[in-house]
Amino acid sequence: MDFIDAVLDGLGDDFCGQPGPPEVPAETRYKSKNLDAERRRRNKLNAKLLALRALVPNITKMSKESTLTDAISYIKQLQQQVLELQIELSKIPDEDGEKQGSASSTETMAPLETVQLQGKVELNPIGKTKYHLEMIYKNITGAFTRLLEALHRMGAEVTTVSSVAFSGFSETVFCLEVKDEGVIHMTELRQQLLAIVLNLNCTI
Amino acid sequence: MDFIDAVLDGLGDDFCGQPGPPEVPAETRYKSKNLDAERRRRNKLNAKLLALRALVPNITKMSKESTLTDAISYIKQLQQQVLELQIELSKIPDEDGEKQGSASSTETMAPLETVQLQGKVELNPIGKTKYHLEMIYKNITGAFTRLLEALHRMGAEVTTVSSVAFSGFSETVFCLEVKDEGVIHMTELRQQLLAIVLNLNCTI
DNA sequence: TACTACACGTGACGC
DNA sequence: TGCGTCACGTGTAGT
Repeated sequence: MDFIDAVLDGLGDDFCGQPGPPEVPAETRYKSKNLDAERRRRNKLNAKLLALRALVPNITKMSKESTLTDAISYIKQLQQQVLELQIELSKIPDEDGEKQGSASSTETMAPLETVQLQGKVELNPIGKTKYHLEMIYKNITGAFTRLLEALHRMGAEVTTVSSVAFSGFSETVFCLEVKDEGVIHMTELRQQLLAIVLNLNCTI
Repeated sequence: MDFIDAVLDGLGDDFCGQPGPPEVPAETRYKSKNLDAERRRRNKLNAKLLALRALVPNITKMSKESTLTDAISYIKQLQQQVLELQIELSKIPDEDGEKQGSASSTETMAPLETVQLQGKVELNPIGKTKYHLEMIYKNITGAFTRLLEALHRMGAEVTTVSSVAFSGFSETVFCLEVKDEGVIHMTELRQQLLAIVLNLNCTI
């Protein structure tokens, strides 16, 4: 229990009215020089963990373990998504030459900016595995298809759909059904749909 | 400093021989009950951290901090990549459709035992440039998407759509609008739709 | 020798 | 009450 001893020592210093820094009498008492180093290490680690959690859209619990768990599943999901997108993209005979490493990854970085527009995505649960999805988006060819693909990709089955187009826009209402606990992916799904809806106008 | 107080209290208990509530018989030295729990927690956490590192392709250092750092940057990269791919994919009006097997990836497509099945395609004009299209088809993932692609390919604009799924089938009603004299293409459109509806289980 | 990164046991807090 | 989670200070290997 030297731990308690250390505390007692520290308290003893304080208690004796000697506020001076460490007030090292005799042999510097540096029980551990490591102390603040370890503190910094912990802080950095926790900060990183926090940053990680900030990146993951669907966090279930505010806990270190769940943070890691969610991050893991999120990465898996992203990886698969990238793969599917690349496959989808490779199916299409590439039009204008373009570069085309197709080697994947390595940042091809599209210009993309000035995304600014009206669009709406509302996703509400209406049952254990059922969801009500309403969207309003600019009416562009292929938009609806991409939305359907996103839904399918996320494992959401479309039971009914009702859509109406008016003056360049479309309002679509889906009734979705998911297999198992779909709640976790729902925020992610919503994000993807929103990305599609919002990016509709700045592309093409 | 309730912390120190607590320590002092604890020490006081030990020192004064005042066992208090726990009342540990003589010795036994209550070695902290949650020792095992803490161990398990650490193990789980480390396991998760390890799993995370396994997912990230380029790990710089074998350290917890770098693991988190790399994971963070990796997630960012994946997110951006997904966004770019989606944009890239949305740029292409996807004009394929005809034959051309083209490599086209390994299509997860299940074998799908040859099921001869019922399908229905009714296409009737309800105006100069408007059509009413009703279809019944086996409910297979991607079917709806292919139908939409066919419609778009043939220059038919979907104004409204209503669909309902029931016991493995879907009934979908479209209201279509075509630019100019679409009558010519309508029979062809109907043929394509029928092909899709009938071939849902044996093509691709 | 000093610095870094880690695992450990422990008290405290929340359910 | 116990159980899970956390932060803390410390010991200790690897460089």
